[in-house]
Amino acid sequence: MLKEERHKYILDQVHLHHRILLNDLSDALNVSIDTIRRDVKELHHEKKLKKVHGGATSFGFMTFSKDDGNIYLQSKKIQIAEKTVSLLSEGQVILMSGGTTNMEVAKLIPKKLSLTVFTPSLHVAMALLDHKDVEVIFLGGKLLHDAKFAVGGTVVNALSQLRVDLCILGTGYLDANHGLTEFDWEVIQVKKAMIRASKKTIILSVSDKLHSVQKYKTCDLTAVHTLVTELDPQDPLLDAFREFDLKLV
Amino acid sequence: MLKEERHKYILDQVHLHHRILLNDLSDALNVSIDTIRRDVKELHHEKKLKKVHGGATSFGFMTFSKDDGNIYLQSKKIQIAEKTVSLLSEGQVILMSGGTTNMEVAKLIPKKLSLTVFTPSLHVAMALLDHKDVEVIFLGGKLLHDAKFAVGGTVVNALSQLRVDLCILGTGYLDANHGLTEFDWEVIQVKKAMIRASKKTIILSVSDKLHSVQKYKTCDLTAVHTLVTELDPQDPLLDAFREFDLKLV
DNA sequence: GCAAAAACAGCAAGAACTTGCAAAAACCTA
DNA sequence: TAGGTTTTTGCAAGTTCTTGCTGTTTTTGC
Repeated sequence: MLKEERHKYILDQVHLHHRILLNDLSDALNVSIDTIRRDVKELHHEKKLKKVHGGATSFGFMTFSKDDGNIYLQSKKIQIAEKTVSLLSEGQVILMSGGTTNMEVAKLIPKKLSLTVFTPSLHVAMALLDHKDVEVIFLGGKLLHDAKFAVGGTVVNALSQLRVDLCILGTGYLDANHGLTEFDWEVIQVKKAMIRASKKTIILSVSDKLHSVQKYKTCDLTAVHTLVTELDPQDPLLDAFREFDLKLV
Repeated sequence: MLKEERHKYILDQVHLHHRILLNDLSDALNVSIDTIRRDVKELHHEKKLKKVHGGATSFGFMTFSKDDGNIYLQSKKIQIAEKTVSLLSEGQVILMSGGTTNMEVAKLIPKKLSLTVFTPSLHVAMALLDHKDVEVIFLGGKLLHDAKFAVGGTVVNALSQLRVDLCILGTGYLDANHGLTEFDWEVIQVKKAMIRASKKTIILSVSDKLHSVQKYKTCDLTAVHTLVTELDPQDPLLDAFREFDLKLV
């Protein structure tokens, strides 16, 4: 394995997990701990990550931003959010799930665009309330401590009485064969209900999450109308998704 | 777990709750109390927090309150919150309205106290979600942009199906003759429903808001069981309220 | 002033880090 | 392509850091 490849892998891992142990890297890359140490030291000097005793963390790890203050991933998410916002139009009634990408969308909605948004995500709701012209309706229910996301019967019930224009699903894992998957069963139920309640479904996914599969399935790709990533729609990484009847943005 | 991670967690907790017990940290992070002690001592030397006997506090909890950066008011609110928290007991099911005072209550709830809390306030919900032993149910509805508070039929409806132990109403204006008053009609409707849904009602009020009257009325003082202020219960400022059958704290 | 809780100091085991070195691989240059 | 140079990598020895435990001292609440 080339040094460059190792460096890329290390950075990816750090960006994805915000922290990483040198031992794990050594195992994963099959090189001695010393080599990893040298790699990380180098990346530290290049200011690409921060070396700490026993491992490394991404910059911004120490910030108090609730989301992941990860510049790398963050910029991808902002790109996605910008594309997504351009798909919205005046007066629409939409549904938004949670996740940091969706939060970026919420932040980037133009101040003068009037919308009605239903969401079960505390973070998204909070971000939306900055927009005076957006009416925000929170779908109440039992809140998950980590995701700050409402789940359960009341949410699904409320959703069953809606019929909105658009549904924007953030986070989640995407794969051409297995569709959209998640690791939390309760979240799945809500997302399913969201899809049912909408005429169109838009999926947001940073490329890191493409081609990965989790335990539970939300839906097949046939239920999705648009896939937004930070990649160019022509990018070969997206080839696997072209066989489906969905718009790549 | 990396030392760096512990430090981040500790700082997050301190900033969120103003104060934190070393024991709670030790439990939460699964390391010995000595390690926590060393961590906190280190952060203290870095001036990131202030170490006190038994725990740590944030340097300027005042700087963190976006709303009223008023140190005096803030510390009054924290006093009220401390008194209020002491009124809670294990396993209770309670309702909490919004407001900054109620948010302080949410932050100060002991880590190991298990409760079920219903609230229509985004801020309170957010603060509560930091307590793993508190089940948080958000009362969904249309959100008010400024108050970040859910109002409307769905909230009132959901409340009409509840019968809980306790209801903690923050903010609002209080006067012996006119009772509890507010300036927002929609909020009134929700608060009324909250009072109806509870066996007991606790009102929190900083002394500044005593003896002032607003446009709409939430309830008479006869509906209130406990009034918590930052004042000593004997304080003459509270004399006007003694004729009612309520507990002064 | 007493008992309990918290803080402190010192110790020891283990983990992580540093340094120097030598073998192997990659990279010139003639 | 051969020979020399540079870079990369793994190993080993010694050092420092981290952490939990001990017993002792200080603080706190009653």
